[in-house]
Amino acid sequence: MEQPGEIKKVSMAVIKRLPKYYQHLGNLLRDNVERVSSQELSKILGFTASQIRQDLNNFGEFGQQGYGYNVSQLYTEISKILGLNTSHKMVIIGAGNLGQALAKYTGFGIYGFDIIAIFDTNPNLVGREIRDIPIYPVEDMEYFINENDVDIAVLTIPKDKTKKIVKAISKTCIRGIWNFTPVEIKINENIIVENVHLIDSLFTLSYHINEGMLQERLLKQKRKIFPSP
Amino acid sequence: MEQPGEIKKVSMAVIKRLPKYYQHLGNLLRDNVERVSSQELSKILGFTASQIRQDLNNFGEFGQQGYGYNVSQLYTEISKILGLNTSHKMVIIGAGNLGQALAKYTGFGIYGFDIIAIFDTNPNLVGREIRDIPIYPVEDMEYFINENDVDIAVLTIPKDKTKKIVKAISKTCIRGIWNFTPVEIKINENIIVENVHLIDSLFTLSYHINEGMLQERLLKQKRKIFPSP
DNA sequence: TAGATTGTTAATCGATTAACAATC
DNA sequence: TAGATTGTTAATCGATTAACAATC
Repeated sequence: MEQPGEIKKVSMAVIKRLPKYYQHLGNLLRDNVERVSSQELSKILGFTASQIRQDLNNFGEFGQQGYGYNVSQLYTEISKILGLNTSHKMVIIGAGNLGQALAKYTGFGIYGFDIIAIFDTNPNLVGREIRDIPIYPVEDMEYFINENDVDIAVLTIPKDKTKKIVKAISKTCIRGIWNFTPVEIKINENIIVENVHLIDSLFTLSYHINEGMLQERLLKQKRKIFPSP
Repeated sequence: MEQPGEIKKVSMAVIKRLPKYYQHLGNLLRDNVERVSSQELSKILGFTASQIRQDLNNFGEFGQQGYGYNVSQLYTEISKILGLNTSHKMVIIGAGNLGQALAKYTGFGIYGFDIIAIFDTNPNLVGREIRDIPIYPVEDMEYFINENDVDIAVLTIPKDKTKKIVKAISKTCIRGIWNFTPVEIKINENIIVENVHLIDSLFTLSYHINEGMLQERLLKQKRKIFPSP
């Protein structure tokens, strides 16, 4: 039996669904929809109504029997759960192709994620700006992060430089790392690591494309072992 | 009871672990390691030995009692399962920041994913090249895909253009879509969609950063309802 | 009030872990 | 042969779905 005042851990499966709830509620809000039931959400999101109610009840009782959920209120609650009610300072480490592309993208700012600096080792890049965001030498990184209370470091560096950078970052006040390198980062548990392993994603796609052919092959093997009469 | 010749569906959880197996086996191979046990794999990958054996047995019997797995052989098998034994033709739709960054990146080619064209509507970009990859007008997309037997379309377009592009792509011989737009793509089931929803990933990171504070707040609420004696 | 829909408990389903006979 | 380690069955754990009393 759960004790009052005890918090049960929310499963990763639930957490991964929260952004979907948030974004769809945002759409409904923009369409001036006032209320929504778990069943209506179910139809568009593709999760069962039961699951949606279970998910939300991990964080509180946001609905009302016979009415459903107030769109605006639920949207606000989920934004708080996701920490989107406060803004976050980000820095990009590595001003290569991907680092520059992320710096140029303005979509993160909409949700309060502000990129305030970029760091690189390349002297041809240091001193320049990307969309008003200055590129500083990587030696200044630790000092800058602590001085500016930076929340998130975006890692877009080559994999052989990752270990060294992670070591340096681990000594700062940084709260989270958004990791675009293929390296598995081991760091103290106070710093959250979120991985975007693009190559894994591409391999998964490749698996599914290949799946049909694979099953053919497995089937043939099995037929050899158990020939049909 | 499973019938011979019947294929049981492999769960998504297993599929998502395959790239990790593949990459670590690649490392072992490069280090000239000849054999590896499920227990040794377990230590580095962080999955249980039991799970690793279960996972691999979805696809065949690759090990040998008392010996373990032959690194080179298992690596080859998993590369076949992931479809990495054949090369794949890719096109990038949308030569914006992200599209260009992906085009410049040479890391996909190593695994046989070859970007052979980029498509865009911007007349300032059309006709140019990125790393020898030509940028064509988007009108030529369908013809090009069919003519060149393109396997994968990488979507790096603004969200309001996605629906139209997806409709056009769905008429081609394309096998998979690597979707970097925030749009949920509905398409016929023969075309596989793999999503890279960056903003979801960032929100998940934000959730975890915020988690500590969130729990404090929930705890206080509960204490009000069940005050300590 | 009657109808709708929640929050929550119980049942089911699926994935992970444990255990061990088979066998290299 | 003795020791090691697999493949696989059984047990456990956790997540999803179903059901329904509570209540707006």
